[in-house]
Amino acid sequence: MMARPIAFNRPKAVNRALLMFWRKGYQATSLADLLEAMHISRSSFYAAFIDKRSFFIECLDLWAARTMHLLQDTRLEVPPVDALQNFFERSFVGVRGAGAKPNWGCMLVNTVLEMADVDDELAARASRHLSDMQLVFQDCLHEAGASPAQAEEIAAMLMLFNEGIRVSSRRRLPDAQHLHTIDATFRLIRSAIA
Amino acid sequence: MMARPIAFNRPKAVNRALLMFWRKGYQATSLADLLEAMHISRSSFYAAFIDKRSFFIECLDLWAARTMHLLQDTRLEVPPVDALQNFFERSFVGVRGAGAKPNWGCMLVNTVLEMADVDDELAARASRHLSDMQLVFQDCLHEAGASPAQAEEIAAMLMLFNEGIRVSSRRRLPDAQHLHTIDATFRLIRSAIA
DNA sequence: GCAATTATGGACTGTTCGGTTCAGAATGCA
DNA sequence: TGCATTCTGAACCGAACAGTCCATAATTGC
Repeated sequence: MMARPIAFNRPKAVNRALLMFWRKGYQATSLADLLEAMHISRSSFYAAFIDKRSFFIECLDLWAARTMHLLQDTRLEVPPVDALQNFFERSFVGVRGAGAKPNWGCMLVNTVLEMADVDDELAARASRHLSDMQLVFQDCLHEAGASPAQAEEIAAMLMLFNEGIRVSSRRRLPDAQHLHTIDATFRLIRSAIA
Repeated sequence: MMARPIAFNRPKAVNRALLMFWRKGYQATSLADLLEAMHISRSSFYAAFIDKRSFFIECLDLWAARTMHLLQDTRLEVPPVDALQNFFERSFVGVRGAGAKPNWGCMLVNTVLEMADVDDELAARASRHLSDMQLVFQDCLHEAGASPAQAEEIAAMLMLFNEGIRVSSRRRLPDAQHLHTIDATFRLIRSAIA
């Protein structure tokens, strides 16, 4: 019984789909796009997942979890504020291999904007992930010596900064500008805490 | 000759379509949605406009022009930095009549994010409008007494702030937060210039 | 090797999309 | 009133969409 327990590499296929959703958004990604990227057939897709929408949710949640882990892992190695700064800079310095890194912004920000007034549940879910992320920001700042009130205020500001820079990063402006802005912002934050 | 010179109120119809595009974006707005909002028929639409895409461009440009005028007009009445602050606050305080004001963010930001890696021309066009807007920011700051270099730097920061707050404003968070952030930001800007 | 089981490719469905067409209604002018 | 002009509603088109179905191929337990 149970001839082929699983027919394709699920995590790998999901990851490839995630990249497509991240880059093009929910609506502009067709089933055909997904299947081609995942290297599976239509029937395999519907056997493994419910439908396009809930599959998108799976990808969105995975993206959020990964991003959160990325930040939390860095925290174990460097001081908390460095971890935060690193978190932003990583998107602009070529971290992944040699080729140009993708400038697809933040999938949560992308989804909030694409789905606001279109699909409330998806927009709210992405927004909730952003709030979770903001709490991690807050925790980092508190650990760095900020008072609870101060940590909360700076975390809110940092989330606004996140939302802004992820939009800006999709405008194909020179990366140097962004790196400069990140540097200036964190110099301000450090001086506020110290 | 020329029986009915124009069959519907063009500016009014365009405006209604603009609101729909602003709220739902390009892809999520169908022709049927547009026609219903504009109160015209399919054939009238295609007689008056080329197609959905170029009509969207018309709406996008109109939105940009209007927004720019809004800022420039305010500038004639109040000091330049007040005009800037007013420009951001206006989106959150109920300026239009009694009903709740729409929280649809900035159509340019929405379009940049929706169309990045989907339709380069539309994304680039929206991005260019944002750059134009940034130049107006810069001009305001210069007029307020900032040095050219300082005006440029603060204008860049203010555009990032714009991109951030327009995203944030679509997350249905309490407006008070945003108003507080705007206030804090402009207190910082004023103290930097003074 | 054989039977039982299950993933797969490809054909198919119904719907929605943007866009076209055209007969007829509405209008201006003489 | 009647002709010329122009706009409109509704039917229509092909393409693309998400999702279903099934005969077949592949694999496993025995």
